[in-house]
Amino acid sequence: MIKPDKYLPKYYQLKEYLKQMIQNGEIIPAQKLPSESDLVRQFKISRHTVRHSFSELENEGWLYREQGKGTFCAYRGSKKEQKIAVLTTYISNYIFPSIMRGIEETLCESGFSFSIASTGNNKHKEEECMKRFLEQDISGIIVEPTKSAKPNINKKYFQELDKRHIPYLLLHATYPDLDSAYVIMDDEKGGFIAAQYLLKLGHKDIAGIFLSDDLQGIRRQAGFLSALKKYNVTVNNEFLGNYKTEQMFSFPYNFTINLLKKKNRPTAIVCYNDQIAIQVMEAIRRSNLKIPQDISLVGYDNSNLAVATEVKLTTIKHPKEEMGKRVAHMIIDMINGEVKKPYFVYEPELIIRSSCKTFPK
Amino acid sequence: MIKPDKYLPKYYQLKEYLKQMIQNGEIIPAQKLPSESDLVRQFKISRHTVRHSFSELENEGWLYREQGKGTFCAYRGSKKEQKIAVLTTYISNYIFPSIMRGIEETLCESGFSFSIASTGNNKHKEEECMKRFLEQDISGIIVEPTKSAKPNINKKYFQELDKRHIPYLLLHATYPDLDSAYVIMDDEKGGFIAAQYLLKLGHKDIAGIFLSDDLQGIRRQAGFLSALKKYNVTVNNEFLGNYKTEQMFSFPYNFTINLLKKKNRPTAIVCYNDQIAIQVMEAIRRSNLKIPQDISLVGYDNSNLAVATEVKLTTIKHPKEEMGKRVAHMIIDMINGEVKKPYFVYEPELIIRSSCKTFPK
DNA sequence: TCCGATTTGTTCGTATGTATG
DNA sequence: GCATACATACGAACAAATCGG
Repeated sequence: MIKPDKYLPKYYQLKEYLKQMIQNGEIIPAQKLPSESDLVRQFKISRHTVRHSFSELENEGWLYREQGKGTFCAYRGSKKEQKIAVLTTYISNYIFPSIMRGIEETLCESGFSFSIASTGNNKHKEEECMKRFLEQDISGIIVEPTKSAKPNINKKYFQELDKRHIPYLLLHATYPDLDSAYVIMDDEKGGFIAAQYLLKLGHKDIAGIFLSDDLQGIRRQAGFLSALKKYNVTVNNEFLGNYKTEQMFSFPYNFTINLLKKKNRPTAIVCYNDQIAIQVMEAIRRSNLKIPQDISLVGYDNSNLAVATEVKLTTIKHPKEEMGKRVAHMIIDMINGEVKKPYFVYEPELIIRSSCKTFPK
Repeated sequence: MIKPDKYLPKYYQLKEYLKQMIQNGEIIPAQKLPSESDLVRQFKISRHTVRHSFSELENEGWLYREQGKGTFCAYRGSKKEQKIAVLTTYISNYIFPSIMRGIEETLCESGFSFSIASTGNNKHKEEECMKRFLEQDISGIIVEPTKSAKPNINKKYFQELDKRHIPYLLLHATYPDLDSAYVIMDDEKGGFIAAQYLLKLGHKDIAGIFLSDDLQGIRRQAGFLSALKKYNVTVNNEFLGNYKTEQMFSFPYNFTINLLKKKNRPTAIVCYNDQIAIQVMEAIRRSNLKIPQDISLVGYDNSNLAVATEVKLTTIKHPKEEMGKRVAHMIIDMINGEVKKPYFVYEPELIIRSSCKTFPK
């Protein structure tokens, strides 16, 4: 489709000329273009050549023609109906809707349409979805990697996207072996400041519950551990809970119940996210303990769950909607060729509510 | 674009002829079509006319041309890539994700792609979205009406859909002046059984907080009132709170705070949904009252919020994911012409948890 | 590697039909 | 009815890519 520099057909030159006029706003939507015979005279070319240009421009959505009236500039410029795909891990009622709201708002404003697919945290479904999107005529794709801590079996599809010059952007996690645009949080720092806050409150017996099959979990745990190390607190391995996505709704509760049965139970718990914290909270209630008097609790993501409960949860801020808007803007800029492989890292921030208390020595 | 019966241009006849061949499988993907000069001889038309046909067929994706080699049948035949649009009111982290999950799963399985847009509870944005979807080449549309209790200013777009034979299906609410396919809950019955449950527990001073600008709110309130009437309980107008969507995050809390200051405060409250119930719960906590000892509380929708709190909420079941799957299956059946205007009404069901208590006389 | 036959791509000229104002 | 603008249709020529000999 890319024309060589050496020789440019006349119809192609005219086409590009008119396209430029529209892009520069010299011809505005609904404005009448010069008639075919005008252009014949102006450029000293045949009417057929003009019609060839018009025909291609009409197909690409730049203009429309009305018999007897004339040829007019179309309304939507060139993005006749550009579609952006969003491939997420799971359509949850957790932070997903906020991010999607940001994406929807931004893309909608800019006149893009977008399709959503989810992998259900299954790498093979991720593959299927990538295949499907590649078959469709998409202009860009936003991907939240599924089980990002595991090997990236779908690398070839990203390479195929590169080959076709379809921009893609990773959300929440990156693949180490893939040079891509991305928007993530500094999850290691997030885990660090969550633990640091508790350490500064005087806690020493701090438990942590983290997801093990995505990079966010790995990084949050790494930050958690490095904070303990910095404050010279030895890590009790029994206080560290790792679970896989599939155990999301069973492990946190059960692990906490067992944790609280121990003689030397922890005085504080850091959770992978608020969803986990809610389950831990329930386990604490069932163990007849109080937050924050008996146990301090820190969540992550500042979801709506954090303030729905009786004790408001201290947690790490997640930009959610802002992040959705950002990724949408970034993918649009990439489509427009304004940037190549942009990235952005959000700095985590602690939101202090009432689920933590100083630990009396 | 629809050509009249009387006169058909030659290029158009040839185009339709070739399209038929491909649709009937007489020409299979990658197979070479007769050359331009072959067709010139065969149909005794000019080469230019043949090229016009080829050009349109190429644009519509039926064939592709390779200079020096020939013209070939394209790979995807007529299957194109059917897209279904979903127009929702708001991408919330309430029940929306569950419904969307059901829709996504079903449509994905059936090989459809789908686009989401939301109106932000604004009728004019609903109009814009409908316009945009009409410009696109969608195969069907699922609409959750925005402010369904208000007049349907966008009726013309639904009529346009009818005219184009694009099936559409309404979710959660219907328009009285529009004969359409729909999937709703029997919200009046839902409101009724919520109130009835409290009446049977012995409560007489029952407050109700309902949304006033969508049909679900109107119907739930109607059911609520008819239960009171049936049990010969006079309605205290001060106990009835009506709010608009815009007041969603302020009214329920403030109304409850004022309600509980009264000397003759209610002993039970029915809420439009769980989201409202959570705010009411917070107001009850702040008023130093206990659920269910001092106040009984009933929600609606059985969302994840209902079990996140310390006191688990008694609420009305909402099929959510099941409903999503159902609407997706229904729109697919409509697209395939298997049904015309199907509908389904879910029966509400009470889920009893621990937010209500018998009222001691 | 070049040639010639075939096939599509570009460009000209001309004429007539049909819708709009 | 007339001028204008786009739509259809014919003929002709040469360029550029492909392929077999």
